[in-house]
Amino acid sequence: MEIQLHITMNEKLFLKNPEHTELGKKIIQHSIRLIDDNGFEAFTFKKLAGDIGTTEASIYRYFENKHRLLIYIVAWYWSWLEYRVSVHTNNIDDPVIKLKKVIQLLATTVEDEIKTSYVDETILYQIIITEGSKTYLTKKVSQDNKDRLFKPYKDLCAVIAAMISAYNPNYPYPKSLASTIIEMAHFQAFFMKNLPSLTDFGANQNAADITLFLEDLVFSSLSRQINPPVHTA
Amino acid sequence: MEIQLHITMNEKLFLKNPEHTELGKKIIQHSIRLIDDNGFEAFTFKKLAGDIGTTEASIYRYFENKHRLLIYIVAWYWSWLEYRVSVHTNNIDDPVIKLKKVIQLLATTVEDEIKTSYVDETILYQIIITEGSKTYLTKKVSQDNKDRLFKPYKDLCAVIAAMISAYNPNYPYPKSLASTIIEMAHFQAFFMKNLPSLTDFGANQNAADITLFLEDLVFSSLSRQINPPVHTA
DNA sequence: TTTATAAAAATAGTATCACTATCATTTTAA
DNA sequence: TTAAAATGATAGTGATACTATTTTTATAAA
Repeated sequence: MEIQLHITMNEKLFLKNPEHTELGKKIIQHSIRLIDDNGFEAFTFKKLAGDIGTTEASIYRYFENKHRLLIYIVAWYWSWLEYRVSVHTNNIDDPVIKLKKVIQLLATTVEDEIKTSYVDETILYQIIITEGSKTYLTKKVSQDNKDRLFKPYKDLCAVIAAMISAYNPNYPYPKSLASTIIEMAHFQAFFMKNLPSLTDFGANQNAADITLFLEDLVFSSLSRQINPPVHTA
Repeated sequence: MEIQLHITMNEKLFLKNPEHTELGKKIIQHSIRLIDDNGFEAFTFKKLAGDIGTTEASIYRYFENKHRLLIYIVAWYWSWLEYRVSVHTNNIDDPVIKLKKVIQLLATTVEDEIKTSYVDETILYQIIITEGSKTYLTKKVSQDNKDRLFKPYKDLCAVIAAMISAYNPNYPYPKSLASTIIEMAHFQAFFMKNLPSLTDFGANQNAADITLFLEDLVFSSLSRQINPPVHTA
C-alpha cells in the first residue's frame, strides 16, 4: 500500500496555489534543491526560473517573493512533521515513549513510509536546520504571525507541550521546553556539522547523540521534584 | 571610578580597524541603531552612509560587506559578555551561584557599570536576539569559522561548559547544554515578544521568567543521577 | 469543433543593491 | 613643511527584486 498524503496550506502563503499546477509543483521541488545548494541568501527567482526552464515572471505569479516561498516550504515541513508525530504516537499511552518518539522524529532524518510526490523530505530537513529560523527572525514577524503563517510550527509546539504536560502536569514550562527541543534538535545538528566545538558530539556526527542529549534534557526537567507548583496530582 | 574597556577584535573581521578612527566608531555606533531599526535584511551601506553623513565608498574601506559588519558587531558582543561573565563570577566559588549569574547575564539586558564609548549595549542586545544566529547560518560558516570569526562565541560557550563540568563532572553534555542556554536565552526572549504561544511567559513579558526556565533546565540536567534509565514499557 | 479563458512564455523595463574605481580634498603625523 | 593617510565626491557595473505588457499555448465548456 502506498499512502498519498496531502497537506492543505494557508492561502496567505501563496498568490496561486502551487499544488494545482505542474509548474507550481516544480517551483516547490526545485526551490528546495536550490535553497539547499546555494543557501537562502544566494537563492533567487531568476536562478530558480533557469533551473526549471521557466521565467521569473511566472514564479512571481505563485509567490510574492522568495521569503514567502521559504515560509511556505518550512510551514509544509512542520505540517508534515506534525502528521508524522500523530501517526507514530497515536496508539501509544506511555508519555515517555511518546516524547522519545517525538525527539527522534525531530532530530533524525529518516526514510519515511509516507511519501509525497514532489517534495524531497531529506533535503527539506537540511533546509529546516539552516534556514528554518530565518522565516520568523524578521521585522515582519508580527504581521506574518497575524496572517497565521507560523500556525503549523505553533501547532506542533502545542502538541509536544501537551505531551510534556501529560507526563508531568506540574512542570511549569511545557511550551518553552517544547520550543527548546524543536530548536535545539536543529541547532545542535547544525553545530555538530559546522561548529562542532559548540557541542559534545565532535567528530562522531551521529544524530543519535543529539537524541540522547535532548532526552536527557527533557526527562531531567520533567522528573524533578523541586518547586512543584501548588497543585496536587 | 570609570572603567574603560577595550576589546581587541580579530583582524579578519574588518579591512580597516573601525576603532582607530572617528568615522570607524560612527560606523559601529550607527549600524547598531540602523540594524535594530530596519532589521538586517533591509539594512544597507547606503542607508548607513546617509545616516552618518558619509559615503558608501568610505564604509567599504572598513568592512567588506554588511554581513562582515554584523559578524563584527556580534563578535564584539560575545567578547563583551565573556568579560562581564568573568568580572561577575571571578571570586565566586559556588558553581551554582556562578551558573545562575551566567544565566542572568545571558537572559537580561541590565544597565552595566562597564561602559564603552560608542556602543549602545542595550540596543546591541536586541540585535543579538533577532540577528545573532544569522552570523553563522550561512553557506560560508566553515570558511568564516576557519578565519576564527566565531571565536568569541565559542570561547564564551567553553567558559560556560567549564562551569557546568565544575558543578557536575559526570554530566555528559556540557558544551551542548552551554550552547543551548545561550541560544535559548535569546530565542525565548524573541518568542516571548513576537510568538508568545511558543513560550509560557505570555503577556507577562518579563525576562526574569526566562531566567527561571533556564535555571530549571540547567539544574535539572545537572542534578540528575548518572544514567538513570527512564522507565520504558 | 469552436471558442472563451486561463496559464505560461517572451520580452522589456525600473529602482535598488552590492559593490569597484578614480580622483580631488582634507586631516594627521613625521 | 611635506608626505602620507583618510575621507569625500562622483561615476559606473552587474545583479537583484520586482512590475508590466503582449504573445503563445493549453484546457475545457458550448
